Amino acid sequence: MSLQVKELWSMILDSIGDWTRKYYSENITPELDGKEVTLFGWVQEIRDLGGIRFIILQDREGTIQVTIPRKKVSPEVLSKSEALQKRYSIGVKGIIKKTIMTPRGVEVIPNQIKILGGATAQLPIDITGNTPANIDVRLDSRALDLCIEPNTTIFKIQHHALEAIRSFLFERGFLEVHTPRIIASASEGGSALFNVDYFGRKAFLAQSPQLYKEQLVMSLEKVFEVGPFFRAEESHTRRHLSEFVSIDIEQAFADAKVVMHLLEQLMQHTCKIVKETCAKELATLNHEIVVPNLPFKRLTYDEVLNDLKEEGITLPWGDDIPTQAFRTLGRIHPYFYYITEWPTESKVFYIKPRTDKPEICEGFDLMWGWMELVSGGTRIAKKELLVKRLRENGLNQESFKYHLEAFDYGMPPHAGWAIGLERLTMMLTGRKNIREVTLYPRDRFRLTP
RNA sequence: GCCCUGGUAGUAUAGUCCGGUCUAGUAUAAGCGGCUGUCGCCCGCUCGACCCGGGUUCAAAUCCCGGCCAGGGCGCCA
Repeated sequence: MSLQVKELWSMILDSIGDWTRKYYSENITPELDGKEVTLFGWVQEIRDLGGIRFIILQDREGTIQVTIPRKKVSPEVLSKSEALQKRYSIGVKGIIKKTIMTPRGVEVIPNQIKILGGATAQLPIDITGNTPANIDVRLDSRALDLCIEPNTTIFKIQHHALEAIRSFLFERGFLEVHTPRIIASASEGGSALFNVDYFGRKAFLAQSPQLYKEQLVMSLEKVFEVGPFFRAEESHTRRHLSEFVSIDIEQAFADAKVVMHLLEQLMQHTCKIVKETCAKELATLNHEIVVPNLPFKRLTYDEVLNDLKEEGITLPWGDDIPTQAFRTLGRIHPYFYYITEWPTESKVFYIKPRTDKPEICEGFDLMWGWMELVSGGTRIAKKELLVKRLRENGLNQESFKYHLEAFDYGMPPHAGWAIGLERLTMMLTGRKNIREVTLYPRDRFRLTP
């Protein structure tokens, strides 16, 4: 087939007409032998042996072989099949045929082929997976990159994890809420904010729903939110993004112990559900999920310092733990573990100091090896204490005016946590770069696509 | 922001240490031709690259300087 004719085909596209799809590729089984089926998808591969041509049709759920024996199909089917190229979007109506010639035991012999979308011949990345592209090249052509099976698989797993998390929280009486992404005050904490021009006023992108979810426990009692947040940090690591998705909960009449128990149950549940529902996807990624036993190991901050000391890393009491030390810690404790009893000064202002020992707080981190997956704690519910902690952290009380006011109207004791969804996905898929588990990652250097 | 490493066809790499048959190798993709059971199809032919700028030198993909970009690490990170 000449180049000109191929170009013509890619310009004159068929209409979808009244074709509808009942079966995805993976639903085509040998038991359906003899049935007519309508398939939609993309040309993943063409193997032309001369007298017989094999088209691998890919859709969201997998692939199916469309077989075109030259002498047994209509001239229309033959010429359409000759015009096909990789990534063309097509419709195929044909007869399902049981066969011993394919690994799946089934193939489709087309009666009609529709070309529904064209594609350039030389694709920017190799979609067969023979020559894998580097992450930077992949992200530049992300729409195409996501057509490669293992890459999509990550987001199927993420979807099922999120579904498991939502239903777990719904069952326990949590209400899903939505708090503002555009906020007025820059003074919530330490990390840097993105500026927004809000009708001429200075505004910022939210870095957390923290203050809002705390206010909501006064009315809705148990809330959660799943949504993106923004941090203008200079971080350039495999586990940081400028825009990330946080799964936040906050619960009234609860303390750290209660929400830690909830969290470990949620983690176990999520691992279990994903392991069960995504067996195929996990096999594609060559990754195994170990469903954790409960309760999770609980290490105090002091125990962590001791562990590190035995490894030759001595840290002064009161400091946060540097990355290098976390990596060492991750080697000693490779799975889930909590770090509790942090020094109050190492945690953010709204974490409640212990009544008996104010230098230690009721904050906790859930670790996965060396990576911080979740952080949370009991919150300060008493206004005077919160004001004191704000002052100690050098924060401007005036910019917390509205938040502090809420504490005059019956703030209950409460606690909560926040999971980094992308980090959770890294854990569930065994990927080592957060950008791989983000559809369109935003980091210090990448703003497109 | 700092440190390290790197930038060679559409993609992935070899070559760079120690400048010279490098007229830049290989795989894959793409183009053309052939093939009736492929499934990383196969066979033949073809196309296609040294990040940008400056310098050293008889000679630069290779050495030096500057820039841009990327990867990794650190710091930062409620």
